[in-house]
Amino acid sequence: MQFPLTGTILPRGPFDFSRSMQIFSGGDPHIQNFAEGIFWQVVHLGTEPALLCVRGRGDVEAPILDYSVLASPDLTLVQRTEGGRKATRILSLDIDLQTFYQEMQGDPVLAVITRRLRGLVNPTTESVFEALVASIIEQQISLQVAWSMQERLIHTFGGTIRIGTRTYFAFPSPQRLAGASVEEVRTSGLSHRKIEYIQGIARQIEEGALDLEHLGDGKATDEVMESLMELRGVGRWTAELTMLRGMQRFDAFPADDLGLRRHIGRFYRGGKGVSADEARTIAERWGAWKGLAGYYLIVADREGLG
DNA sequence: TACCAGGTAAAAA
DNA sequence: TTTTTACATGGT
Repeated sequence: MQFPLTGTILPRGPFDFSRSMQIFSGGDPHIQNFAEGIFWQVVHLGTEPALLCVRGRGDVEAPILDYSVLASPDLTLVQRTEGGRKATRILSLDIDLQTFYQEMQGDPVLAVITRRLRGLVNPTTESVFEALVASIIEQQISLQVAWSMQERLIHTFGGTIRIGTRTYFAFPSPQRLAGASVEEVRTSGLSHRKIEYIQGIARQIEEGALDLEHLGDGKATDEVMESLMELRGVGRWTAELTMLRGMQRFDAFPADDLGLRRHIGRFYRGGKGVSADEARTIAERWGAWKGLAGYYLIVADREGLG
């Protein structure tokens, strides 16, 4: 039996809830989803899993978000109020889109795209660990394959919470992944190599030798990248993707990314492919916002703009 | 069937 | 120092 705790958030506009959550539609509803105007996923309050649900009303310029947290009754009130902060992080409500849009005015392509996608943000993972593991899984293989492996990993090792007749899965903790056998993890389809990487990182966290969640505190983005790249299995691409998805470092820019290079080629080189170096050169004009600018290009392509 | 897909580390050259 | 190779799975 769960008790709901509800609250309302008034984010600074612009913020387009349904456009930003679109990336979750079609996902596994037992893990994380956006359907019929409601976003939900399992979050941790303290160490206890709870189900966070968010619905948007108002409009893009004056958004209103209603959330509820379904959790076990023995959670303290303090733990319960953590739900609002989790929602703020996951929905990336602190992004200063106004400044981003102002600084994109000098770029004719992004000036148009940011108008068309006004209020769009890239959501943030609940933990840095989740962003890092997901990025490692996505190395080299197609996103479709990677997502299917990740769903299996979550179903196998994620903590669960039962709401009514339905079971929801959280992203696995470092401790749980560190303690699993290689053969167990293999059932999710991951290569031995990636299992080595992921369990290696999970074990360092378990032993207290690595504090991923605070690894970026007080550091410049370049320094964070260097720290991440010291981890076995983490190259430049993985570090940059992790910073974008899990650390709200919008100046990180994964120029080596094949997909991102395709999008840049389409908008800036008449459809021709661009090298990683060319992508980096083009991205320089977006300054501290190059990562978010890249995200806008991806979504713009997906929505058939340009 | 063969090849590629939002890379990385280790071996080989 | 630069180039090649193994890796896992699903779609084409």
